Amino acid sequence: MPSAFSSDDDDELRQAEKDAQAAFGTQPFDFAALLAVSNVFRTATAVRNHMEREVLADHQLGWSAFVVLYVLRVWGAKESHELAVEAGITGGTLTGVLGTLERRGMVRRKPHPTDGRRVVVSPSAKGRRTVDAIMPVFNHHEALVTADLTDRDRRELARLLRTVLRTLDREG
Amino acid sequence: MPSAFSSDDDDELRQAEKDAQAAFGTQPFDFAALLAVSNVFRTATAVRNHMEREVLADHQLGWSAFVVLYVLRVWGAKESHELAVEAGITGGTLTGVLGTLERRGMVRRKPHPTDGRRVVVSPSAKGRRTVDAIMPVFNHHEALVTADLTDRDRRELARLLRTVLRTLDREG
DNA sequence: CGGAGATCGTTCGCTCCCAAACGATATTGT
DNA sequence: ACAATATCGTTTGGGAGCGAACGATCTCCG
Repeated sequence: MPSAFSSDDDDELRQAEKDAQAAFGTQPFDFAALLAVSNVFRTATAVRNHMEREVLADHQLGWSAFVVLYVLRVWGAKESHELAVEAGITGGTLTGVLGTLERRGMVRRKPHPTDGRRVVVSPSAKGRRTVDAIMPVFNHHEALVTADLTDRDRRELARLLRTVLRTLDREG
Repeated sequence: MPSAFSSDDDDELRQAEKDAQAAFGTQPFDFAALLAVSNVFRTATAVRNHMEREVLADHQLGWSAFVVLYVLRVWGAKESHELAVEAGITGGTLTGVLGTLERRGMVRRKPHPTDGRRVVVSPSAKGRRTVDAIMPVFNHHEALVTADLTDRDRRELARLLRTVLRTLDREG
């Protein structure tokens, strides 16, 4: 979404609204919804880039690789399907991410004991060590990027987003 | 981020907190910040996928391609550098996106009249028509995914996110 | 005027991401 | 028992996405 939709400047925001209105022609439109959705995006992108640069780059890990590794660190071992759901990515994507993590020696793939189709993924000692080293720094930066919010704001933000997530879950 | 961090179930949420705490060992950590950041991500991903499937797929456009096209629809023409900033992507990414849009005949690249390094990008008639066709549907879906929020909630959500964005802008 | 350095878009190598097609393995119904 | 069916991980093809390196161009200053 255009950066103008996230502007702090009220005039710029009003101009963006006028522009959006123009694109719609005569039809009415929901500017509050546009702003909310637009800001969710810009924030997600900005936070992700911040984390990848400031925290994950030292360990040569991308965002998804870290999330997958974190899940394995907590659960010990998981089958591919669950792992993908937990990490919020599709199976096809997971295959690629696991390839990256396996190449770095942070993860192992083993065949399922009874079901020949399935694969069980486990973290290596190096994988666990890496997560343990990253987590404190990661959370520190999470606190940093939300530093201008009160604790109440943070919980309110999480709540509002959870509401949207629930809606999407229901609607598809 | 693990899906457990976005759970509606209080027990599951508490378990996720315990797990996170375990990964930290003895150090204290900011769970509210973790939840806020985590939910920003999952929401952004979910909304983006929803929009790309339900709205943009009909026009063979990805998210960024649409944003770039929208900016051009509003501004008429723009130089690459500004276009990248406005769309929230890097120059390298923009080159690829413009390639896609040019192949689809929605955009034109022209050399800058006085500066041989720069490029001016304009939307084609087809590009403008495409944006005009998409926008109403797009906004309708923005309203849909935020349907369980009150209008006040939507503005509050936008405000909280703007605060985080401002912090990131300042801190890098 | 002319070289040093800045600035522009592109290219490159990598990670990520999805939908759809695919092959191998399980399960189910008859 | 065994053919239809379902389910699993992978592959494929396409589009992002970033940082860094690159060539072309412009600007600044001596």
